[in-house]
Amino acid sequence: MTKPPGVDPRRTLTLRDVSEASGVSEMTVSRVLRNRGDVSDATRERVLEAARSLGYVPNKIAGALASQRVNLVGVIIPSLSNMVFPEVLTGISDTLEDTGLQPVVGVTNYSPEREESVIYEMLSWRPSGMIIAGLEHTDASRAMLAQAGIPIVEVMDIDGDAVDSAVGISHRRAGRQMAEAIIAAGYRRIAFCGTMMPYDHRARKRLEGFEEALHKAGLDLADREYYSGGSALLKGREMTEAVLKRTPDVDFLYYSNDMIGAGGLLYCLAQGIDVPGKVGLAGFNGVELLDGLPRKLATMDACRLEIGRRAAQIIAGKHDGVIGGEVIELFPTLQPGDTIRPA
Amino acid sequence: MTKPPGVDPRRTLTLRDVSEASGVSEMTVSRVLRNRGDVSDATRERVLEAARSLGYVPNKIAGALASQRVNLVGVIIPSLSNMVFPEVLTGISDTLEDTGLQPVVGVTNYSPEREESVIYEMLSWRPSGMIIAGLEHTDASRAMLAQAGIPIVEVMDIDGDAVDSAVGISHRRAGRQMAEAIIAAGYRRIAFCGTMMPYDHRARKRLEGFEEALHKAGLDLADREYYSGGSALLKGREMTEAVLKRTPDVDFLYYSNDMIGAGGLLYCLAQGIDVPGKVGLAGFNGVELLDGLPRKLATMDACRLEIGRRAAQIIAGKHDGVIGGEVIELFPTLQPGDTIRPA
DNA sequence: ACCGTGGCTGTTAGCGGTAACATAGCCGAT
DNA sequence: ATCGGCTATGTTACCGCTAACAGCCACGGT
Repeated sequence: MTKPPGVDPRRTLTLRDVSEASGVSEMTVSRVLRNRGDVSDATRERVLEAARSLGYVPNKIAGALASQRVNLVGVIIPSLSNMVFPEVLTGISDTLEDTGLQPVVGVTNYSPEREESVIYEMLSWRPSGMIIAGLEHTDASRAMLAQAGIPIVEVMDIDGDAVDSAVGISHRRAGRQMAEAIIAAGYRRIAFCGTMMPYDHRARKRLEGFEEALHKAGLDLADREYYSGGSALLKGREMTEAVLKRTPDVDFLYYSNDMIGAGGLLYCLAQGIDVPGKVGLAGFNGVELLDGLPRKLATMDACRLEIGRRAAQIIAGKHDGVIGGEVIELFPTLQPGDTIRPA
Repeated sequence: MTKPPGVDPRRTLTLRDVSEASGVSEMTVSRVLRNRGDVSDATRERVLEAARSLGYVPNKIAGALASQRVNLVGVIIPSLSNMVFPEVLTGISDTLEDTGLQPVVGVTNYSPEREESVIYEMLSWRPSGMIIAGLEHTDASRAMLAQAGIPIVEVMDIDGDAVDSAVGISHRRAGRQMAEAIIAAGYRRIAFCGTMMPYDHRARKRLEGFEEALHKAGLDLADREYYSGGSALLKGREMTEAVLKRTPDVDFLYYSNDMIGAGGLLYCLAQGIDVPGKVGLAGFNGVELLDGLPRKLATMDACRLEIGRRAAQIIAGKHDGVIGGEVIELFPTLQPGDTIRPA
């Protein structure tokens, strides 16, 4: 707020203004505005009328300081352009809606340092809880979260140690499951296309699980291709072309996300490649977008909405009594679509 | 923050704790932590060390109350799942980055009532400025914004009256331009597919401008189809099919956004329809996604990043001296892609 | 008449910082 | 020695609101 110097005619209003306008004490006004304590109907009406006509907006900063209560929940995610995170957010908002709590979003761009500063910044507003994507954080970040004395929920992933609570799926297991399904369908020359971002730990874990299952079946990745930045759909197309040119006998492409998978699918269809006969395809996430493609890409739904909901419930539940951390594992379902041939 | 009753060993820290640990006054600690005023290097070191080892996180609530200064900028948008808004946000964050200001996002889900309450909630935290999508708000919303005594920037649209400042494009003009290009290319049986949301004012204005230009050329929409909810890509496909079946002589489809346009494009290609020979297509927004499609959809870029940047600059600029509102019009460029036949 | 009780309103003392104004050294100039 | 002018630090008075407690009044029971 800019602080206009000197006497300004429309100085920002305080409780006192409303109290004077309605002829009661500030305390009574405060009670009316918060619906707390007993106030006679007559007084209540008078106060509300005064507040309305003045256009009074309470100052939560002062309120929060006095009451030691902040109705905010910090939500920290790596990116907004990934589609995945907005959906988690939706789950969170929906659930928080009727608890009086309000989500406040921070974005890290997949940078641990940035995450650290976002955490610091958020904690300095003393939120009632914190929801944060992933289990990998700097030591300083973990320390801050642990010290904060508020419920912390790490979401999306459960392959690792949580500071407090966690809600998510096992990406390692998800990768493994997909590999098993692919092998069971008879594919043998399997390649991977995915993001290069060194900090996309979940994609990394999926690939680890995936390779683990391949090895168990005596197989190895036939090829791999990484990208970063740019239009995911286009990158999927390009990577697919690159892999198929370089390793023509590849019979399956596993993508680290649905968007590049969709690009790959469009490429194959345009090239007249028999999908899933000659080449099978699979992605990860279960994004809505896929419904509009000419053929349905095999994928695994990451339970994003449900993750958001559960996380919010944990925060809302601990609102009063702080209990110890709990870990909730959700189980994604494999959606074979039309791009894995029936086993 | 939950308030644990009684004596708890790890009560949340205050300046006093740091001041005691480092043997100086609270004021000096405050100065060190904010890099303000003169403090000797020795003291500074001692204080920082104490703060670090205690894990002290300042309480911005108290700080803001005392200083009457809040480094937050409220950003209110209709939705996060639209791709468009996250991009505006990116422009805002990037620009705010080095101003010490921090964006705080609120989502309205295209509901004016919800918008009203989000505005109220945000203003109650006394932000330094507010960026809000669109020019259409309830009377109460406009009143609150006008009264707040902070810079307000309405973004995306400039066809209407702003409360304070505005940055955006003229959607009416954009619609008109597209219509003119389509007519110039020789198309005559032109249909529209778009969102039904009664509160997507910008889509509405585009259509108005579009029809206006058609009328000027003695034409009328040959058909129209609306949708709401669901996978946009899929809806685009379905709507396109519906229109082409119902009005087989349609030779152009104008979509209210790129996502449904992409769906339509995929449908036409799958049906073997000659694009842009028999049927031309155009969308709106210039989303990155389009780069990955088999053929490039005609579209108009909505200058989203730039809008975010400019809006943030206005807020940051007025940080000290509050000046009157300014309106900045940006001009989208028409990208003909491969789906309008050359004139 | 007396007291307890419950409904309504007011008073007081902070919440944890910071602005603004002291204050205490210490230096060189006078 | 005195003084002005620094620099480094401390003191005081809030910021706008709410928790906790204190009144006050009408009312019913005894």
